[in-house]
Amino acid sequence: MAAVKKSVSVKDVARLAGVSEQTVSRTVHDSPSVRPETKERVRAAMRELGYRPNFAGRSLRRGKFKTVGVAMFNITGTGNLDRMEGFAAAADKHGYAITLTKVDGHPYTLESASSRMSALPVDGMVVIMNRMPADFGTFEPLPGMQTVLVTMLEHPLCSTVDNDQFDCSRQVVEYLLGRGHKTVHFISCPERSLSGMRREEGWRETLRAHGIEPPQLVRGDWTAQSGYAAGQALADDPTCTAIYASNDAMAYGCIRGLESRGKRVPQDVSVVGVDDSLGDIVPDCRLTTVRFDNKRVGMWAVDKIAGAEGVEPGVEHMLFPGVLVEGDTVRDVR
Amino acid sequence: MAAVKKSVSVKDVARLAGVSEQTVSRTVHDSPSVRPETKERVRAAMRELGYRPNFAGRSLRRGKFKTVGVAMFNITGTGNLDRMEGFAAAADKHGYAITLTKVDGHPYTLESASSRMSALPVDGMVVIMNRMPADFGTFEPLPGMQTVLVTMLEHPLCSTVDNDQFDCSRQVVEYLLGRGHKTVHFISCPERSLSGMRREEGWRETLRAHGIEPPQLVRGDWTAQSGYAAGQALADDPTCTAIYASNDAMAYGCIRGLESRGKRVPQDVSVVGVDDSLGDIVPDCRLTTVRFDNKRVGMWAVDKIAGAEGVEPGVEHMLFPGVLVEGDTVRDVR
DNA sequence: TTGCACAATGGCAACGTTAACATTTGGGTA
DNA sequence: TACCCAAATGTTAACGTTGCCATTGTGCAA
Repeated sequence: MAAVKKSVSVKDVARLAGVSEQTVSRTVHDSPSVRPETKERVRAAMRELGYRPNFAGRSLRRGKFKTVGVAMFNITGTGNLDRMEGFAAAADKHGYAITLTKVDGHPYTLESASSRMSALPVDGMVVIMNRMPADFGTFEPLPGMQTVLVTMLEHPLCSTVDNDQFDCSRQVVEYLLGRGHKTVHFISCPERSLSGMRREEGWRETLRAHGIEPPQLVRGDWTAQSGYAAGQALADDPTCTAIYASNDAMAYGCIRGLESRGKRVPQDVSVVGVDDSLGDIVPDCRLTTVRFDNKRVGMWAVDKIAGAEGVEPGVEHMLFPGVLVEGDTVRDVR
Repeated sequence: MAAVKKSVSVKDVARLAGVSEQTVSRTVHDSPSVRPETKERVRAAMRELGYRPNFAGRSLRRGKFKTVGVAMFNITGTGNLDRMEGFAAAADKHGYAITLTKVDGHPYTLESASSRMSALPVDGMVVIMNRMPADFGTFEPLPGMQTVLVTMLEHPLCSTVDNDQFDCSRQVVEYLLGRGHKTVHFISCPERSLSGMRREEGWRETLRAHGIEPPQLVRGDWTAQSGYAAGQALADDPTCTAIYASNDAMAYGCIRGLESRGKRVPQDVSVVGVDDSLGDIVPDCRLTTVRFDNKRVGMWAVDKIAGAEGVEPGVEHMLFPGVLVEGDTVRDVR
């Protein structure tokens, strides 16, 4: 078996089928102006030679790649898998592909993501932001490269999309107040997290909007251990009847911490988390939490690029609210 | 501000800089045979026009895309994020990009993954297998498209790489036997999981190799709930002093199930999991488990493709062993 | 028979880049 | 001065595809 020296082109197929290159091209695109029997002959030739259309030639001719680039600073991050599911689903829908790139976070700038993408075969790009890039205010997307940022911050030149973390806290706080709690304690996250800070703002402002001065928050670090410590600390606070934790791991840790101090959940204290990430990992706890649809966020981002064939697309900002999922960790105290 | 009509090409840059197209190309590639001052002039022109090299033209000329395609049937799967981290890292190292595609699993065949990739700008492809594809035995990779499968099964025509699930069970069983346990009970997973079945085989065969007839296994479904039930069931079995669960969620569930029946871990029963996925989610449990390096698996797969510039690469099969991480859930009974 | 419409196919050029080869320039040596 | 060498730059062609326009063939109405 001789090695395949070079890829077969329309020219080779045309020669074998005894037609012109153009007819081969038309057959590939299933044009109605090729006789069925000719088509069949061409297709037979394609099969025999193992012809596959060359992407480079095609996009050079078309000036389009039918591909969306995704730039990530951190690939391993909560919700990234679901977002990718969304990217892939939306891309699929439009006949697009996804090109994934890890961007070095030093410096953490949109510019570095953008220049990384600029030489790749993409028609537009999505950047997943976890922190605040140094050049957020000054960044300009590459001309002709539609850019969508996954973040809650609004950008003047790029469309943005994310989960609504502020509204998430509003939902949780109002849910707890609605069930009779006089205030809501909060276990926060490290201060450099953008989404975490919005959650904190939402908690604080919603309480104020109800005329309640927010109590001292307990700072956590996303881990169950920190939630455990927070739970132990809050167990001794008689005013604490409801706790809202920035994520489910801390919420679960908090529950165990409370238990270790003789407090029962939800009988003595109610606990709510965020992320709906405990699912199948913890056996005995149906945590009340907020579920985000990261897949939808991902789909929106890619839709924005792949859905805008040719038309000059405007800058748009989209926030998707989470859904509060009731578990067994909140008690009605009315 | 006039809209950018068409992309700027070397021709435009050459005209503005007053040099030939070739000199522009040479400047882009930082060839030493261009005078520094000429280079600077060309670069200035590039900046002014916002020139970005066109990927299509480039790969058409080169016959290479410098891109590896990744086909997944399920994007949301344990370890996929780490694998992608590995794909991206290895691609980066070689100056490659990653193109991600979700393949419809109906039918679940390598052929469908392959044909999906065939029209994309990729030099090789990686397929992540979760189940047994219908055409595993008969599949032939596309000519000229180096194909790597992420699976434990060896394929005659494609390189393969994965974690060594068999060895993982061997390690766990021998570790527990080494600490004095007379046998090891097993909580399995659904039967359609390839890696899960290898874990089961490893458990069974290692026990037999030590002259121990494997006890009746308890079938789980990956969830902590099923582990909880298994723990309760095994709590009444006086021969059960050590339990090996197919994943950490079931192991944790099992611990809680045992506790609910008055058994303490590790004092009464030792428990070992697999995956090291509990990390920051559970506060009060340092589970003994096996950690896999999925990033390394991903890197190996992409290295195999991107690292083989031009040379005809042979078919190779690689299994990476996991590392047993000692926690606080195993007791020495010697 | 001629003319005409329409279906089917072919020829050509261009997309942007770069390898291979060709040409010019400047400086040094015999 | 004539010559040669190397450095610097230019010219040409080709990669594979497809839009545009030209050409050929076929059937039908005038």
